[in-house]
Amino acid sequence: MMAVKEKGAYHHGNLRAALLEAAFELAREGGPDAVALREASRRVGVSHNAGYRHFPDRDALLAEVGIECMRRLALLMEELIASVDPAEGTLAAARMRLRMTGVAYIRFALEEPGLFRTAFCLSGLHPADTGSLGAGGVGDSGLGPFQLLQRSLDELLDAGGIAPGRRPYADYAAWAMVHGFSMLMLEPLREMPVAERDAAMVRMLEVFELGLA
Amino acid sequence: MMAVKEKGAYHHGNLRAALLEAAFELAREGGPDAVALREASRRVGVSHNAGYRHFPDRDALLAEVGIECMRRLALLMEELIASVDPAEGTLAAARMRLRMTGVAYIRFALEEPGLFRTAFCLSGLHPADTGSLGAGGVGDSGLGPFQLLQRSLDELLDAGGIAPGRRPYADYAAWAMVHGFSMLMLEPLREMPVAERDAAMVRMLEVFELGLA
DNA sequence: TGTACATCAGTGAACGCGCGTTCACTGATGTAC
DNA sequence: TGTACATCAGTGAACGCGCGTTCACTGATGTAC
Repeated sequence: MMAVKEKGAYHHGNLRAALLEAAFELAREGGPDAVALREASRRVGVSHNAGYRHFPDRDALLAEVGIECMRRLALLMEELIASVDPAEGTLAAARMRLRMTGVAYIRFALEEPGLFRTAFCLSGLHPADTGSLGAGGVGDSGLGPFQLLQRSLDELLDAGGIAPGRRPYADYAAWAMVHGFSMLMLEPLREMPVAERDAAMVRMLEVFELGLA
Repeated sequence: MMAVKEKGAYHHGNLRAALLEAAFELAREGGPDAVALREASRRVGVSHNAGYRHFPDRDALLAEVGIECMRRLALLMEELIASVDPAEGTLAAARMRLRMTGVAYIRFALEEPGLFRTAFCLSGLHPADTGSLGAGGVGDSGLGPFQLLQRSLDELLDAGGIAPGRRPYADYAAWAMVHGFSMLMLEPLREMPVAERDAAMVRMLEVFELGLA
């Protein structure tokens, strides 16, 4: 059994994980641009270039952080979806689950704007990919955020909540909607009162449901 | 009548406008982060700090560029809206105008990603503000992008295309939708084939119309 | 019409910021014998 | 069980990048007389 290294030891022992965590915290505080090898090293208490033993360059670090952000988003979505009572198989429940899928997305964006922006800064990370690419940014179910949305829509379809022919592209439409809403509330509409914002969100999700039905 | 200064003259003559144009070009090429006083000065052929005679700091320059970007967006929206034939007062025409409003937004984002991102990087610029704040980022009609959207929705309401009680917050819902769609196509879904992207856009706009009706 | 002078609009050097990245290095660790 | 040595995981100095911003300056312009 390895003894945990004391602070000040020459070998950190777990530098890779420590840097990752520090970088994650930087992303949380300031988004992708704030993820810097130098600052992360500083926080971990190690020289500014030690990270190069564990990551080829800054982009590699950022990419891993981005995947972790995706994972967090997926986890929150799973959590809110599961809050509906998985035993319930009604149309109303399917509607509610879809709605929770969107609510989770928006809540994540508003509560963790830095992580949210970091999740979407990777050019190589397509949340729409089912498979290897997004393999890391995945919740306990093994699905990423976009797959979770698709599942919610499929279940709504099965429950009869979607008119025939309206399922195609509904995933992109839904994603665009919640994504845009999140972005707008983060940036140009940051000042909107919470009550009004919530009302707008609910109306928006309702319009979408009605448009599918 | 002032003679136009020759290149090489000590006094530029129109430095403010020249810097603004260069900065606008920088925004077009690389978004808000690319707007730099030094690079703009370089392009204009003037020393790197000459701009301080015309702008208090970099943010002031960026703000003006941002407003210009907003204006361009408004102009494109006006253009596509007007493409429907303003004489036509039918429900179908009102629907088409609303659709064009969204299409213009998305087209602007996809064709001018740098300008698009620059338009939305200002914290002080609320496109939702009717009045002084957005006064600069306005098209020929005197309306900004968000006001144009609201007008399209109001006209659709008058034409009977919106069920009673569904007009509130429809503006934010529509804005979120096209905004999110634009962002997604720019970043994580950049690789989506154009045909599929267009199909997704049309489906999305249809779902929205149906949800309002 | 000419001249003195204030003002305006540029210049060049400099400072400071934080970053990414490379280099030769050295202390610590673990493994072969 | 002990020792030689390869390897690993850190260090510190350094380079180069581009930026924003300030300073004392100077060339050009226009205005009052």
